[in-house]
Amino acid sequence: MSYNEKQVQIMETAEELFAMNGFGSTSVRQIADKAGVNLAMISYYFGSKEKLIEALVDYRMSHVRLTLENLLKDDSLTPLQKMNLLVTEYVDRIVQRHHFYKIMVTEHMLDKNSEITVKLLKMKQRNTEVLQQIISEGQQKKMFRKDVDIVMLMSVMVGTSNHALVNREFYRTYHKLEHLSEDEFITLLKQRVTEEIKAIFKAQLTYEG
Amino acid sequence: MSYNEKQVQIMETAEELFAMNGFGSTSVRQIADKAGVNLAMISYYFGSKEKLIEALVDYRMSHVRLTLENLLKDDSLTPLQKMNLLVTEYVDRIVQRHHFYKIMVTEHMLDKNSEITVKLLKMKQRNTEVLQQIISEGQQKKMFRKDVDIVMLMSVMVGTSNHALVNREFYRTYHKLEHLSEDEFITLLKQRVTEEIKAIFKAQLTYEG
Amino acid sequence: MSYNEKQVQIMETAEELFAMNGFGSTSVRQIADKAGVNLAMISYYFGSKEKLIEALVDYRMSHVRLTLENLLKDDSLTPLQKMNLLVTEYVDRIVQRHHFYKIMVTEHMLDKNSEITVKLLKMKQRNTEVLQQIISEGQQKKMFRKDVDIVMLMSVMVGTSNHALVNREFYRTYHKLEHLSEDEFITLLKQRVTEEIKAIFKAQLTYEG
Amino acid sequence: MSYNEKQVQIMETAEELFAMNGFGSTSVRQIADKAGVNLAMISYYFGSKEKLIEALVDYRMSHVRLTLENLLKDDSLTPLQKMNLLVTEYVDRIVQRHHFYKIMVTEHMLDKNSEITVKLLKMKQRNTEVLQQIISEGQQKKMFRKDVDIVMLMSVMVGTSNHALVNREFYRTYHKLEHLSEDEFITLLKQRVTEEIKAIFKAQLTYEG
DNA sequence: AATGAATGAGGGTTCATTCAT
DNA sequence: AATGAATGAACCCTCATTCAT
Repeated sequence: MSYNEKQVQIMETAEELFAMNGFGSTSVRQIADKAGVNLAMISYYFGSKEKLIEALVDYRMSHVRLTLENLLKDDSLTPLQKMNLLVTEYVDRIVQRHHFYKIMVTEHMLDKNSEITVKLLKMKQRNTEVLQQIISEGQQKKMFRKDVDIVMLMSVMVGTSNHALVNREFYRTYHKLEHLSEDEFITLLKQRVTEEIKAIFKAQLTYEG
Repeated sequence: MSYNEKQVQIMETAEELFAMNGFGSTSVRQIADKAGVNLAMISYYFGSKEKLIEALVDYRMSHVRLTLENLLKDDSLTPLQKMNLLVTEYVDRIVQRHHFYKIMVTEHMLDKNSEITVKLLKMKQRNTEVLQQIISEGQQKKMFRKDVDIVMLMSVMVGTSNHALVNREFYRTYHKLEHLSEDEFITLLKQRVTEEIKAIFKAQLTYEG
Repeated sequence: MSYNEKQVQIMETAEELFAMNGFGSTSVRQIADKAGVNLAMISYYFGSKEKLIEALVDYRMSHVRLTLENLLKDDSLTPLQKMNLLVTEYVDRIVQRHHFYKIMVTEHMLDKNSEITVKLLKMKQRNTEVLQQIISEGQQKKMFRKDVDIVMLMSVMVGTSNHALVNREFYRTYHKLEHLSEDEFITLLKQRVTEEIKAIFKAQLTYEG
Repeated sequence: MSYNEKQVQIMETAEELFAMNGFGSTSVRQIADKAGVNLAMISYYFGSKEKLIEALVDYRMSHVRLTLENLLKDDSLTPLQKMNLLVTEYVDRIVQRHHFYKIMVTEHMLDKNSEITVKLLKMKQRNTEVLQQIISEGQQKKMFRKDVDIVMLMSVMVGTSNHALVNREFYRTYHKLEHLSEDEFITLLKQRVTEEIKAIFKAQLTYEG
């Protein structure tokens, strides 16, 4: 549960390499070299390559849980404001942790029934519950429509933002945004993706459209 | 350009395994075994594992081009109808070829500058042009809004449908659709995804919302 | 015994590649490609890679036999003149057929008891007999010394000329002969090697020194 | 630069097999088997088959340098005595290390521009310089002739001794020396080759002939 | 007579992991 | 607690050769 400096270093290096080359195409030697640690240390600390990625998932997920739950309790926000905040936070997070989310998307697609699939499923369930609660609240307050497909909405949010991020160079070229610095561009993209999803959510959830 | 029976067999087996296990975690031996062909035949026909996946991309992409262009020429359709048709066809296609599209998503994420990245880029450009033309037509006819972010719309369509497909088991469980046969369920999911994207497109493109 | 055009083409291509890369590091595919013939044709015509090199040896050796025997019969030449002529012809031959002689030297060194070793031995025996006869003639005419080590003389001739040829670029650089054309240089080198060996032979065979 | 027991074992086994079968016809599996080490160990220690032969060249060459330079400094020896000593040492060395010198001769003939070619060239240059110094000394002392072709002399020495060694069985048979033990025969051959080259050198270098 | 298709065997190399220290 | 040395297994690929046509 608690990782020392070397372990974190290994996990973060692995994260980058897995995101860049894929899990199967990344060797533990590469990771050891890039992290500047002894090859045997990876097996020593994590047991195996598979366990390493599982540890990484734990490591990254453990930081996520709290934010969402705080959101729910805040009584000063309307359900729509909560939804908007949730979108903002989600997009923020995948932009900041894009390496990790790349890996998650990739692993999600594979057929293997690993620990990771299980962890991923749990996270999805937790997230869906939060969404469910916000939406139920909105429906009780007659602000949201009755017929809302939550899972579909999540697909819109997760799918759109992931794709937009992966597709960012195409976006940049198409919209002739090469003059922006990487940071400026990412900030802009993040904004637009967030607004897009908010707009979709508003249209689908509320009566105003 | 033209592949014989054995070659197609190899490519389709590879497609399945790449989709299931990832490119890097699939060995040519696995492919050969599953396809029931001699190991050396894969190198013989395709040269290398890398070339095999490139051939697969060519093979799958070559069938796609025509449908889109025919869509454009049809004068009996309104721009919105064209958009709706395009969505329907896209979702149809990725459901039918979900193995292939899984691979494409995965490869798209990797940093490697392979032939595949190039082919993928070309396809995206072609698709964007078609979308562009339909939307321009709609704008000229005062049916569509002026400020439309095409690339963002594509991210919505591609991202949402990909994610919905990958996430299908969660969707099924959440909505308690286990009583449906696989085919029935997929048909239902396809319908809902298509309607979702159509709704989003309509809201974003037209004035009615 | 008699080879058609394609066969000769294959053998001569093989000769070049064997000389350049070594027998074991040359593949039949390389030969087929470079010779511009079908891969299967090599097995078809020669049976195997091993048989191909044997055929090459036959092919190249069959042209050699006659010249030497004519030399012996010429009564107008003194034994020393015959020796000189023999040296000239030998050096000429290995320069002209340097690819082939490279292969022979290489094969000669290997421990394998192949057909080639046998053929090579026969050629050596034939050559030694000729040398023996000339020298015996010289000894009978009191022109040559009694104590002559024929095999050692052959080692001097064969070893020196082979090495000089292989070492030719070093020779060229050391003696600053880069201004000469390849042909001019080879002619010069041939001359010098020939004179060197003649001088050694004269010193070792005759009483004058 | 410094090799452990296993590494030496591998290099010496490789040396023998390369000399017997040629580099290209020797597999790393053969080497591993014969050396009694794990297959992977060869890559582990040397990186590749190519690097293995390079390491071998370094290993064998590193022992050679000193002897020659000590020769030069000895003031009690005449230039001719130095030349004789040099011949003796050279023949000794190639007899003792005949496997290695076989490999060198073979590699020398190939067209590949490898590290080995470079190392070989450097060694030749060093050796030529030593020879040059001895001969210059002899010329200054009016003991040696002015017109001496050093590189040609080296070709005589190197070529003759190599060939004599490779041709040893023919020599043995021709001179009916089968009654000698292998050691006795080699000692005899070494003696004769050495005397032969000394005689040639004396005749070519001095005025006496 | 000649060849495209095919293959079993083996090539060199890298893999993730273990183990003695 | 940490690591250099080592390895069995598997990697992708190429080999020389065969065979149906």
